[in-house]
Amino acid sequence: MGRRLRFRGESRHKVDSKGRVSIPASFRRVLEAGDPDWTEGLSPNFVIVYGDQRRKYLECFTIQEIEAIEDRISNMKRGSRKRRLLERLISGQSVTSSVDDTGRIVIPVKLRDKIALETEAQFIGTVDTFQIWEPAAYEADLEETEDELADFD
Amino acid sequence: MGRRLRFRGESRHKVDSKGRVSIPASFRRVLEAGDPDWTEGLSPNFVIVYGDQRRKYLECFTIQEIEAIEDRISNMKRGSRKRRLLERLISGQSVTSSVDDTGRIVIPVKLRDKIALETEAQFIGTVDTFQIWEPAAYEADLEETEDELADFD
DNA sequence: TTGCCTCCCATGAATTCCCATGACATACCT
DNA sequence: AGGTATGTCATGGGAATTCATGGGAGGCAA
Repeated sequence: MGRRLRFRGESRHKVDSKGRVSIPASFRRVLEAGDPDWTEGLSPNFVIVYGDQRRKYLECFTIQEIEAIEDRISNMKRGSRKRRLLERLISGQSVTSSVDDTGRIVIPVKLRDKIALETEAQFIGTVDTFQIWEPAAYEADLEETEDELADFD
Repeated sequence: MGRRLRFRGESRHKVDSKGRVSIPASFRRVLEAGDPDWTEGLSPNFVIVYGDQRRKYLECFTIQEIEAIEDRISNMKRGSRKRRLLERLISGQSVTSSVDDTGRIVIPVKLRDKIALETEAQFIGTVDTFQIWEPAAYEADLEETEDELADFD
């Protein structure tokens, strides 16, 4: 298997009245490359993990990436606590979705409500996944992050 | 893997109305050598990291170089504090780009604005990355550096 | 029967591609 | 040595394509 493409960069896009959002063009390339069933002209599939209440963002995985994680879960001890938790998160609190031919995804109402998405969505790449945030929540988190970084680095 | 080429020297180039800038020819050789997908005749890819507000320059990495850093991040515990910080900084605040067949790169408007690039860009090699500065900001930083250097020896 | 979702069509703006030129260098030829 | 080809570099302009975004019609479901 060749090297896999990576999610890099951040950008902000409109969410229209139907819940549609363009995803950054570069992310589409990564999703395409990470979907074993994808071929030129098709819409790549991917998985949105939304997690429990506390999580304030949606995390999106390529098919390849999510399957790798599922495989790791299968190898864990059946019935172990860690396994049960991960199963719930990855299989239960997630939805499979796909990019349409104009490069948009539809975020289901339930998920939009969960992270309080209204008119805009903030995208950010994190190497092997990307996240979707409500812009204000993202800003808040960024500031926190930068403060911590000032301490650290 | 053989020894890797290095970015050395400095030079200044015009930024045209579309945000295009020629990069020093010697830097191209380094980018080519540092892109695992590159072969003769292709345009090498590379990554521009722009970082947070405080950073006054753009830093450019070869694919090899940035992936080594990203791999270290990917191996950290998912969701850990340190990993989140680095994801934000390195993966979030960056863009993948490529050199065109005439040896130019396009600096997106957002990044040009960030470091106040207008008609010219100053390039400077720093061994395994190179930086892009607004010329005046570069001069200012140089003086600072020289003062520090004077103290030093 | 009111939403919600999936196709299909439409458009302005931004970005990439393709072709072109002048300045230097180095190489080659006579 | 003088002149001419050859090559790389830095830079410019317009055409073609991709991107982000909006709206309508029909289907499906609670």
